[in-house]
Amino acid sequence: MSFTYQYARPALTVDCVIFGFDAGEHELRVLLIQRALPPFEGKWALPGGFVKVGENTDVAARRELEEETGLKQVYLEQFKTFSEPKRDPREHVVSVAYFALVPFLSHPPKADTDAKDAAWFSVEDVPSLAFDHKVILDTALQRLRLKMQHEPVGFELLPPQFTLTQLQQVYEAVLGQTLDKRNFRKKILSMDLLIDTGEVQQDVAHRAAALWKFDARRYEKLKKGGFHFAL
Amino acid sequence: MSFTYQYARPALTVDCVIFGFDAGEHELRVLLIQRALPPFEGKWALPGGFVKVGENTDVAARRELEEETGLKQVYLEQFKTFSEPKRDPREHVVSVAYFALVPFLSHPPKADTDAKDAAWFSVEDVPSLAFDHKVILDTALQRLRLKMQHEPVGFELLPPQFTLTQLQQVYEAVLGQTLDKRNFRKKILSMDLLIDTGEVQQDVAHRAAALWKFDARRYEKLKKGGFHFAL
DNA sequence: TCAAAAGTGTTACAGATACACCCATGT
DNA sequence: ACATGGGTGTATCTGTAACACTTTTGA
Repeated sequence: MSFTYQYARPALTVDCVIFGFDAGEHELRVLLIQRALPPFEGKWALPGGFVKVGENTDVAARRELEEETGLKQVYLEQFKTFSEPKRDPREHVVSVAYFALVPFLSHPPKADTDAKDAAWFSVEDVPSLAFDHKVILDTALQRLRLKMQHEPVGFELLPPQFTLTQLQQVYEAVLGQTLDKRNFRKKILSMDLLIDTGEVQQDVAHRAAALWKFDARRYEKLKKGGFHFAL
Repeated sequence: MSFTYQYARPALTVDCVIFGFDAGEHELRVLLIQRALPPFEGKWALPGGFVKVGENTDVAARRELEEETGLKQVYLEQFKTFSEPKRDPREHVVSVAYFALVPFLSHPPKADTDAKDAAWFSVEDVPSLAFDHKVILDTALQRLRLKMQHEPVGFELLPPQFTLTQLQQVYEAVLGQTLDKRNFRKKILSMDLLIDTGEVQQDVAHRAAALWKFDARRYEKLKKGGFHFAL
């Protein structure tokens, strides 16, 4: 094998900011693991791992994500590469960071082999993190807020079928502001991106809300026609 | 030195998509170099180079940028990392891509040591490019369009003092649509981000237009107050 | 005086905001 | 019957879009 560059190279990793929405607390949460190995043994950190030669970073990120959550089909987006030489005390490690949106309920965290423990934390109240993971998390949050206002990704934090109130609560939690119920529903429904499944909520002690699902095919069609999702 | 990871690692590079605005042709342009070495010897490509251990990618990108343009103080933003194993025929090379906005006139391209030649191409009419650089360029363009609609970066493609018509032409070239003169001026001026320098265009064969400059301090202040630039 | 681009206001329309009550269901 | 959240309409306001002529200057 011929080499392009014979000098020392930085190591390459991926890190995943895994977001979930706690419908009970109306709170955006992030999945963290407690490190089982040095450096930062015992500290909380974002799940991540090394990129193998011959594997692209999307694949690497999805591998890490599946190890933590057991899920394959989740929303995942690369958002920034962090490359400060001192971010890892051992040597120069460059990390490609991703954020994922997962339906919270279906993912009781369980510790992986590399981790002592895994748990969901409110994004408003995260413990001290290993490496530069606090910076990565803050950047991810910023990107998520922007993203949610310009692309219909709110549903990714909910089960496939959801109520309009749940969807509104997702937006309120992520954007950090309350929204007017009637205006929210008007706007969302006027975009024609949601399908009424005909089914309703079960086991609630009041009038059951209608369940909706996101119409991905329709969104793709609208986008091609120049449609722009907003808030 | 202790190593985090003893296995083979991908190589790491940066690539720069350098945008300029040709005021004569009202055209957005990109600076390309013609490769002096294999692979893809003689092909046009984005300027770029390897990231050294101990150097972050912003520094590496700025180094490449300065080699090509001779300029230090330009707008530069990381936008995506490309990591397909086959993107470089020699081995797995991961590239962190940046886009730069430079005032076109002040940068007559001159070939670097690594390049046979360097030249500005209209983004509407680029030659066949080495590696996956066409994909990188297309992604950069998409990001630039988004960016220009949400942040005041249009000026970065112009000299420090510019006319409102020039600014409008930048937006028209980047967004690929014509804009109404009166509405454009009304909107831009109402944001209170431009300062009238009191000077006017020189050496034009008609009424000289006023020269304006961007008020970066004011923009920072407004942003803190929750202001959102749009279009 | 002509050519070329600079500069300027008003009206119409659409989308955003603000706001309060009745309805359905389970206990 | 009551408690809980589900679901709905209208009036106002604000910002966007459409649109054409006069002014300045140099050649």
